[in-house]
Amino acid sequence: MERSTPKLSDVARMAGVSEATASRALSDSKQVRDRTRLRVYQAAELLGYVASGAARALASRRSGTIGAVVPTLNNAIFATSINALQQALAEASYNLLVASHEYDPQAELDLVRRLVERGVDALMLVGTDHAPALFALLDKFRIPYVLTWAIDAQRRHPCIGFDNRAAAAEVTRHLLDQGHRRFAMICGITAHNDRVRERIAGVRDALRARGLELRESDLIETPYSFAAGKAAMREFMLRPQRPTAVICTNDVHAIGAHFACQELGIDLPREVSITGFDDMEISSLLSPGLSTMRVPKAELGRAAAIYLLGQLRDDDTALPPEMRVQWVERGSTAPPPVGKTRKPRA
Amino acid sequence: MERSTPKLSDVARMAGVSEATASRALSDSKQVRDRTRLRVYQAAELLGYVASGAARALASRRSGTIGAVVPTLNNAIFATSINALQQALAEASYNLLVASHEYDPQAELDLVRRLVERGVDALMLVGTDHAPALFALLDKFRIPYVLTWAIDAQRRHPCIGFDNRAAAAEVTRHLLDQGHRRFAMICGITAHNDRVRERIAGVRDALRARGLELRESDLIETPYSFAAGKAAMREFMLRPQRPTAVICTNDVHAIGAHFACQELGIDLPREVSITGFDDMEISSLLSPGLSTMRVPKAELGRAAAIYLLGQLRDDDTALPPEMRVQWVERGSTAPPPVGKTRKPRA
DNA sequence: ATGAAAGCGCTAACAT
DNA sequence: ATGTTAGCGCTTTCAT
Repeated sequence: MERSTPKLSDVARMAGVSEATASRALSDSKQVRDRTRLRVYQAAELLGYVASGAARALASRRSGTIGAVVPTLNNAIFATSINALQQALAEASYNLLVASHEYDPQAELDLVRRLVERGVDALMLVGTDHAPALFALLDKFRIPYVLTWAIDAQRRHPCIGFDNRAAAAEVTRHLLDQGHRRFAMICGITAHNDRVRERIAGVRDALRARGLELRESDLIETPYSFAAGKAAMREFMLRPQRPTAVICTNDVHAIGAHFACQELGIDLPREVSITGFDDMEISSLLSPGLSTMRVPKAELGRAAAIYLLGQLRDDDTALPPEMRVQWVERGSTAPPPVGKTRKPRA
Repeated sequence: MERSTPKLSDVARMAGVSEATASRALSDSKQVRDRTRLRVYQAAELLGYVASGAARALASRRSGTIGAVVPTLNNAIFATSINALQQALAEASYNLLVASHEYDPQAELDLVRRLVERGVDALMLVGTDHAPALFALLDKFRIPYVLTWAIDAQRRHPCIGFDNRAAAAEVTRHLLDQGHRRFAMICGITAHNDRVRERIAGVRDALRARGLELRESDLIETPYSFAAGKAAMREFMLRPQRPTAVICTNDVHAIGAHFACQELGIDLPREVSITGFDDMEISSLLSPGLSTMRVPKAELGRAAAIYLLGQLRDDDTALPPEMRVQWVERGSTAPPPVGKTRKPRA
């Protein structure tokens, strides 16, 4: 029968050293002679010693755990980021505690509270929209954190992301330059989602700069799902006066919209253009391919890991510069049908 | 200035009770008078008290944390399961530690070791293929675990899943019944992936039962990505002797295959039938829709949570019965082109 | 380079 | 129903 699981004192005894030395040896402290360290390693190995994270955390005040709170893991977008984050953390022997709140800010606060309780050493959050109490909590416990997928306009929080507003404006400009004048938009739920709001604002910026505007009726706000994107697109396409370009705040919607066209027999991009945002793997494989703004999803996770790890090691790890997004023009965009819209002026 | 973060003794003092009582009150023990509990709550609230998970874990020998180790979070399939698992755990005030190993068994073992060190109370794994040392470790530490997405043939481990082999056989039978005789298969990497191997075996079972077999050259093994599925399908379709039905072990591949047909101008399902496995949201939206075996992804996560939580409560929660999968016939399957294949006999 | 000893902040017998 | 008292297993001064 297995004796109760070995503890550090067992390892120390077996190696013929004190607990202190055993502890140092196992945590790679420089101040242990190689021969001693080896003896300790062997003893640990032989006993199948596994340290108690709880005891270690209590004594050292570090848990070796980092938390990540995302809106959802239900689509591949955040999942990809989280996957990269976890991989990077694992290399540094850190563990990742994940939580998703399905876009409910109260749930998010609760989750963060629980993560703090669990002793996360640092935290990754998505976006800038968070309860003040959340930041207060992190401050009080001096927990390093980083906001991702966005840039905080007021620069009050460390961020790893990009300018959603500018990026969306750029998308819009590409369409404008192609001659589009009648726009519609399919966007995610804006409540508690700064990314969506910024992307909408960016579209409006670009339109306004050319003397256009987006009426409320030209904007359908709906949860992120392929089906919702498809339904929204149907609605637009069944209107007497169709838009010639439909901007989506997310590839999930755009792909849904793409399917709607297929089903309705609408020629994409001849009759209507569609743009996405984020660039999922599948977007490049549709025919026509989806024109979209590529976001470095995995890179965001990796950069968050590097930054947080840096914060935990010393302090002055600089934030990486604003991330670059990239417009990827594929087949889902083209100039609007002639006769229905004026040619572009410039 | 903020004093150093309050501890239980501060709460106790403020509430005018002993630490023990404060501890009981906060952990909802029945043996505390309501009035006392209230005083403790208020004190805790006032001080902004947040318990130390490490201390609690050390003293109680429970961490309130459950681990999940999945192959990857890069596609929506496991992500959906994990999302459901996390949601269910959160309701029970448990945290989820996730790790992905990208199909590397050594990495998996390392991750599990670290999770054990971190003190996870229970663990969710995917599939039945795991290093013996992994199970030994969980045994030694008496950590409840559950394997998911599969059923262990020897019944040596608790599983929540379904019979991949039988399910794949069923897919194949649907195709056989439609009259198909020339099959090809696109599958995920089989090494360290029992689900894939079982699904292949299921296909072979069904074929053999009708006197057919799958030659090695009719099976392309490739990583799970849309692009890989597409490439594999191209290869099959460019051969002089095309299969009339292509079975994929996963919707990701099948969707890729779908795109290949579109690009090659191959009429789906007239010229060739394609089947998937898992049923992702997007699969129903393609045209034609993808015929696939639906797997209750979120349900798997939820059931795992319920089972593990039950094990921790130590009531003898039974494992749920084998999960049901469901054949969803959509437009990507049809009888093979006439003249190229004999009619089905029965 | 190593050891002795004092906690880290909480829970869980055991009393009362 | 509440208090007293030991730890839980490790890290980390402080000595030597």
